[in-house]
Amino acid sequence: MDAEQAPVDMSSGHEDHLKRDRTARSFVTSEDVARLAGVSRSAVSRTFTPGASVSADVRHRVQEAAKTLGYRVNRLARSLISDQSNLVGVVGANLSLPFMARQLDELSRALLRRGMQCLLLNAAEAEQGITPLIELILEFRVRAIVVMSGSPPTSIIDECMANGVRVILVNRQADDTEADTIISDDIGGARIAAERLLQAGCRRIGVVGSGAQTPTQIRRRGTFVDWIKDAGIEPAVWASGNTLYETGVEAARGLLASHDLDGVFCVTDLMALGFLDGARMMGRRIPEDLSVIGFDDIPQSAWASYRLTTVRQSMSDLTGSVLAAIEREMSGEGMAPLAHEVLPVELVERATVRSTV
Amino acid sequence: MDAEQAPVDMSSGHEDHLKRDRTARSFVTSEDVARLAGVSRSAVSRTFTPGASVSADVRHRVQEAAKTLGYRVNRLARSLISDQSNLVGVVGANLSLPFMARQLDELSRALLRRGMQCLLLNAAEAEQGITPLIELILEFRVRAIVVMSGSPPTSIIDECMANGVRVILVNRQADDTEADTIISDDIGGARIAAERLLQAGCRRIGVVGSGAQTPTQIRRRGTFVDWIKDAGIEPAVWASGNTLYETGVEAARGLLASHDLDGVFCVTDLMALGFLDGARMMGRRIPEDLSVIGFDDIPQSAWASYRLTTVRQSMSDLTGSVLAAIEREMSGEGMAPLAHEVLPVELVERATVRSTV
DNA sequence: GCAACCTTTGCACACGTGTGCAAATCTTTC
DNA sequence: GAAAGATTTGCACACGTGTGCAAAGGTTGC
Repeated sequence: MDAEQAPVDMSSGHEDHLKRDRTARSFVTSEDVARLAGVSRSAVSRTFTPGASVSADVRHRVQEAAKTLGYRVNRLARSLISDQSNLVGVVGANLSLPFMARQLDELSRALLRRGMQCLLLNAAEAEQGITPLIELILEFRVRAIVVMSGSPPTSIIDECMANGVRVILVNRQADDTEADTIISDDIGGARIAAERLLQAGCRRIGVVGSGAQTPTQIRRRGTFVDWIKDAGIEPAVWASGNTLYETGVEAARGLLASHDLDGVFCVTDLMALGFLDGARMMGRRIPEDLSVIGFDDIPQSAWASYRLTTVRQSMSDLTGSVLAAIEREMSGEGMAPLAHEVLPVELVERATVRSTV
Repeated sequence: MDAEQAPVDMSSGHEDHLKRDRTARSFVTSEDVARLAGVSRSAVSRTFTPGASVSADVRHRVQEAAKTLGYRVNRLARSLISDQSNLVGVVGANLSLPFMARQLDELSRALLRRGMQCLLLNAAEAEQGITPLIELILEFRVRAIVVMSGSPPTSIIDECMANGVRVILVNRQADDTEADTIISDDIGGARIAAERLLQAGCRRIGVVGSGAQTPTQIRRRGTFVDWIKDAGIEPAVWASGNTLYETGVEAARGLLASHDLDGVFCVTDLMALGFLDGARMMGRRIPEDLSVIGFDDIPQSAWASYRLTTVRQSMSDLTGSVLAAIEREMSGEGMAPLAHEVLPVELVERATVRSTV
């Protein structure tokens, strides 16, 4: 008698009970919505999938029910089934430095506008390179990885490509691997700086870089030195410390104590601003005694205390190229061609280079 | 004859074929690892789950196989089953502004150190408030949401809490809801600034704020005005524009043209730096003619051209409190108590306030 | 050698979603 | 009004993982 009732309860009621228990302290699922709307779970799924076939009536009922229950599709499950998320991994260090901060600001905004989201990994904590960071990102089946700091080894890049994850290197060198690389024209910029100083009549010239051995640093400094030497001048070189304001101050103290320079190129605006302050502390008048050119064009360079003449990297070009590379993967079926872009730079004339006599 | 082969192939071979097809162009799964290591999939799962029971032998074999195949656990699937990811959602706008950038830098670093990752949403794109952004974050079943910009309405906060997602408001007001709020002591800081200017002998006092109606702005400006009035002085007030350097310049031009001030409090360092430059352009000597105090202590305030005396928010305190709030949720079983912290600030004396006579 | 106990292993189910396929419903055309 | 076509719907399987449960294996103590 009781055996007749029990099994029925166990088989049909058991599942219901468990479900209700879970949803009470957890999220609303599409099944809950389907039940309330009186349709199948498929209908719910299709309602939230753009381009799927649902009648207006059902769509409306589902949306109503979803609203009532506070339903949100579970991105984890959706990404699991489609084996791809709308996430883009971003690796960057020194996020507080003006140039990097602007880059991240623009990039995260652009991604959001295209319906993607930004999984941010701070490379500052990475003692053993950024490979472990990229592995963390890969665990989320991201659509692409943007590297703005550190240089990933070939092995990990290849692995990403093998899994259909695009790797985009911004201002990082890795010519021999299968990654998109997008860099500003450091060589052209350094040449412009050299030409401008020479044109201004500078003859005792110096260059300030940090001790960091990044390709960008080396390219800017090296190119500048070459051009100055071509003009028959042996430039004074500073190359130590971090890529910071303080290093610029230090460089001014060190360089100007031993050399009576009248023209200096700093490979980074941040260092240039420090250099300006350092030079002023040593009694130099800018630009009468000493002309200074920077590189990047960060917001602070336009401030009234500095008005730094500098080589501008176009932030919008940079962001645009990164996004184009990401979307190339999404649209095309097969392996989209890799980008190897070199973006043009331009000289921004302000007030730290003396006018040509 | 052929009908005999076909069904067999379809039923048993079909699945295998599909699997192999997928894994070829996709990621390695735990099943692949299990097969190579000659164990069950459970063993693989347990090998990568801290604290699970696996023999040393099996663990070794699994790790070997995983290494060979380049296996990485699928975070999406793991999070799906455990209904929680190691993600923390971060909402912020104006990421390129120095204070925000530093905050994000420290936070992302701290999160990574604790094994969490940072899902970044840029609130700049949010015309209709940050509710849609928070919804996007919720879709990833994040562990917590840190809001550094914009103020979420009560409804969405309650919904987060109901789903076990902690909402942490940094320098945002929302006293009446179930969110952790962590703010710097704006009131105390404004008082310190007022006292310091009065102590320096300033009698013709002004205050510079932006037009933004954020609680932080209002609190700092309002408190300062009250304290100055208490001293029997009617302060000049500037309150328009964005919270930017340029606004500071504009404020100096506007305020100093009509008032001959000898002491000014800027509610933000960024505006204070602009104000300094603007005041200098108008011929004021700092601090002889005019004393200036800022708020935040951004890196630029220490630069030699400014040496701004300012009220410092402790970045490490801020980050520490945010992390504590996140981890409180993880450790405790039940609903952990909400934080309503007000962090102390301190005056950093530099060179923009004249020494007491 | 056997009982008692602890550790390790595999099975099977669950998580919440997308989607191919066939059935069902609606629309159009003659 | 029926046939042909177009649209909508539900079923059922798949995605890759964690974990309770019971069986199996290993160890200890008498």
